[in-house]
Amino acid sequence: MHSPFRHEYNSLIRKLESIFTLTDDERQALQNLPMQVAMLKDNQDIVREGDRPSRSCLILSGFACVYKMTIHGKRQIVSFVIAGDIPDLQSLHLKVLDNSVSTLSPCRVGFIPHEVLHDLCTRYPRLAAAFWRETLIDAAIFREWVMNVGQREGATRMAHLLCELLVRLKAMGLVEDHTCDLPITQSEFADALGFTTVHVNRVLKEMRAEGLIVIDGTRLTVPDWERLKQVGEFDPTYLHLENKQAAA
Amino acid sequence: MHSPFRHEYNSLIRKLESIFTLTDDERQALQNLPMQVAMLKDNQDIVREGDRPSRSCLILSGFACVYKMTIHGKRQIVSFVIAGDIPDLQSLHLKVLDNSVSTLSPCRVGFIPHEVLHDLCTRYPRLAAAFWRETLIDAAIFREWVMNVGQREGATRMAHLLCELLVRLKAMGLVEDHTCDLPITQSEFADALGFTTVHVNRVLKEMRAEGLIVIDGTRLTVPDWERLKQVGEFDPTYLHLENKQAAA
DNA sequence: CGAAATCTTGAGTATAATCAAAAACGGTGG
DNA sequence: CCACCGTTTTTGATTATACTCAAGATTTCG
Repeated sequence: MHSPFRHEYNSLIRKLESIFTLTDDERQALQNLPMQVAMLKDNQDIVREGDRPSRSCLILSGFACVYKMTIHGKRQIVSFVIAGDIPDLQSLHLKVLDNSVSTLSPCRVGFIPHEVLHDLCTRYPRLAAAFWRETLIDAAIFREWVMNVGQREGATRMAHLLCELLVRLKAMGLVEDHTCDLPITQSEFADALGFTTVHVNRVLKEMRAEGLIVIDGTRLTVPDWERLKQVGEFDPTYLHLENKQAAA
Repeated sequence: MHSPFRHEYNSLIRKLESIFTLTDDERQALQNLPMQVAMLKDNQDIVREGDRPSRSCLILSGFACVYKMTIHGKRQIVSFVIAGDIPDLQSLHLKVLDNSVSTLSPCRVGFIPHEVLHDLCTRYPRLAAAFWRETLIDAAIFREWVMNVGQREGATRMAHLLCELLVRLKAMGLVEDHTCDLPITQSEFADALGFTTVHVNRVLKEMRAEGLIVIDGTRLTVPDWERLKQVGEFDPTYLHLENKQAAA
């Protein structure tokens, strides 16, 4: 009697297992969590600032982002979301959302009721700790973004962001041959970096000219990982990947 | 048979009680946590990036900050820390620290062993949830800082930061008569805002000229709270204070 | 009182923003 | 398959916010 969503949890389980080995019991409990799966188009809000959600969303595939808006309508993307992420897990303990989540590409999304998650956390304390840990890593990423936006400029800022994305995608098995799919527009990069679209375009042009990156449609190739890391002053410690290969 | 640190926990308890009412049992469990209390001078690192701490630090009094350094020695302060905060609570689940914590003024600090905290969380699930929640609010503050540094400029950026500090201090009872003690130098504001010291000085000069703030040594007075909020485009939702008075 | 830290001010510069418009791309429908 | 539309990318010219460098004033504290 298996849950129909059994295999949908693969990416989440892959993420959690980078920390510790799940027991069969814990893995099964996860795989049997009921969720409502939806297929969303690109540029769709999944949740909005001010919402009081009663469920959290697990990204099963595709790219999304967490963002906030100023009262003047300027958007700041505060993190990118990939498969296996639960971008609004914090709503489990914070009633009102202080940010929105939107798809960047078509996304497969699973909605898990809070009561189901609470129940899981009560029964499996190690899973509760694992979820807590995931939110702590999110916080570590936000800290690094404050640093990136506050202290780094031009190509360094851009390169750092690309390094983070590559390492996270690699950890999820989404990088092959120094190449990954990155359906993020220059305007979205701009909103993430605190630049204008024009400036992002010029920075990327310079990086391509120097052979740091190769862009073909939504495919990004990094010919020389070490050099990109150096330009981006990138140290993956803050991503807290126990599996050191992924970070290298 | 009371713990000698009983009253030291007042600020932490005050913070936690903004969420839900603690039972006598829970309050007592907190008050009996053993900790090692130390008095630190200003500008002392409490923990450093790369540390693998076996305890967390509770700020009992004074001001501190969480910061990160670029490889070129530029410092980004990613949050200010006041009484009742546990700035490295994340080390409970993340082995390696990805940031440092330093005092800004003389501070009274309590160190609580991780095993003690783990034990408390196991025995009192509601306290575990409360601690998790605290780390989620920290994350919300980081998100807002990304927004502040990425999208706001000049006086708006500065005003937003001051608004946050005032609301948090007020919630802890540290604001009287529109005035609080704020032992933060212009150079430290600069590191928090991604400005230079020179620029902070000019922005503050402008804000004083407009009567937005009054500075007398380390005392900050805000004659017109509504106007400062407006200039800073400040909405306290992200601080997740249930006690709405504190936010107003 | 004197040294160190912090704050203040001025002059010149640079990174990135703004404004504007053209070129390239991607998807859709005839 | 191609024409057409909206979106995204690209480029140019000008401007502004904030940085750099430098030095003087003020405050703090031993």
